[in-house]
Amino acid sequence: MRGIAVPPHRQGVDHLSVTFAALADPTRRAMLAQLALRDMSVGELAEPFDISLPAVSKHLKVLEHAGLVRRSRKAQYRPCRIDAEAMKPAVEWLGQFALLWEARFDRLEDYLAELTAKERKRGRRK
Amino acid sequence: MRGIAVPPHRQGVDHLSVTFAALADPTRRAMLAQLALRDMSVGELAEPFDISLPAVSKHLKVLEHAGLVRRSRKAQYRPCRIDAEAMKPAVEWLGQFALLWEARFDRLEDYLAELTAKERKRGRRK
DNA sequence: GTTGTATTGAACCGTACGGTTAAATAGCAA
DNA sequence: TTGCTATTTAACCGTACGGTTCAATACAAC
Repeated sequence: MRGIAVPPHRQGVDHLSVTFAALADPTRRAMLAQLALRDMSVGELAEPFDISLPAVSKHLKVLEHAGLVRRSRKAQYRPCRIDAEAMKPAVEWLGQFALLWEARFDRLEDYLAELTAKERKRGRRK
Repeated sequence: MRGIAVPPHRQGVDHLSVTFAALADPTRRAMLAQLALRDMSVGELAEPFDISLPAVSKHLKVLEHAGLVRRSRKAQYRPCRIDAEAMKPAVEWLGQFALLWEARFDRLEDYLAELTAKERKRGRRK
């Protein structure tokens, strides 16, 4: 089986990218919002959107591939269940980023403190 | 001026989608991580990556378009500064989502409580 | 001026994306 | 069996994406 075609510069596409990419579509985010409320079949899920069913099916495949949605089978239906755990890495990346960002201001404070200290020294010396 | 070509089904592409899309690339995330530490020129920023400068420039344009990066000019240099505020809507969406998700379990609890109550009633009746 | 450095623009390539329609599959119901 | 419903697959279309190379621009320095 040939797996999905992966362009050379995209080899080993990380989970984080897949997740963010899955979230980067308003339809898919709306679907996730629906599924956060309750499990739904594909048709049910598709109802609020005026796109074709195959389009919905594709979106679901993207979400599924990102691990954000799992599906079982019940008769003809393929009920979709959300897996919010899969959101975690994305949340954590943003969290880590916030940390870096805050650290920067800490350094800025240090720098300013240093400047003030020097200023004080110079003042004394003067 | 013809603005960027927007396909009909993508009209009015929301800020949230643009932000998540900008985050959906490992190179861009790495760039943001660098810029979280300190402002950097394009060349400086490009150094760790073995892609061409125009590629870096394009990534920067994506980040800039998402409001995640601002640039000024200093001589030939176009120093990049991060704007972490622009990350907020994404973080907030994830937060709102988590709320929905938790609410679901609250409802499940309610449902189970209701079931147990009924069960108790039936038990009494029997 | 000319030269050198930093950055962007233009044109191109191959794959991905989001959508469509039409046909195929899977399972229930008569 | 035949038919109905739910969903996916296949084939296609146009634009976006991430990359390239080569040329252009912007500014500094000589």
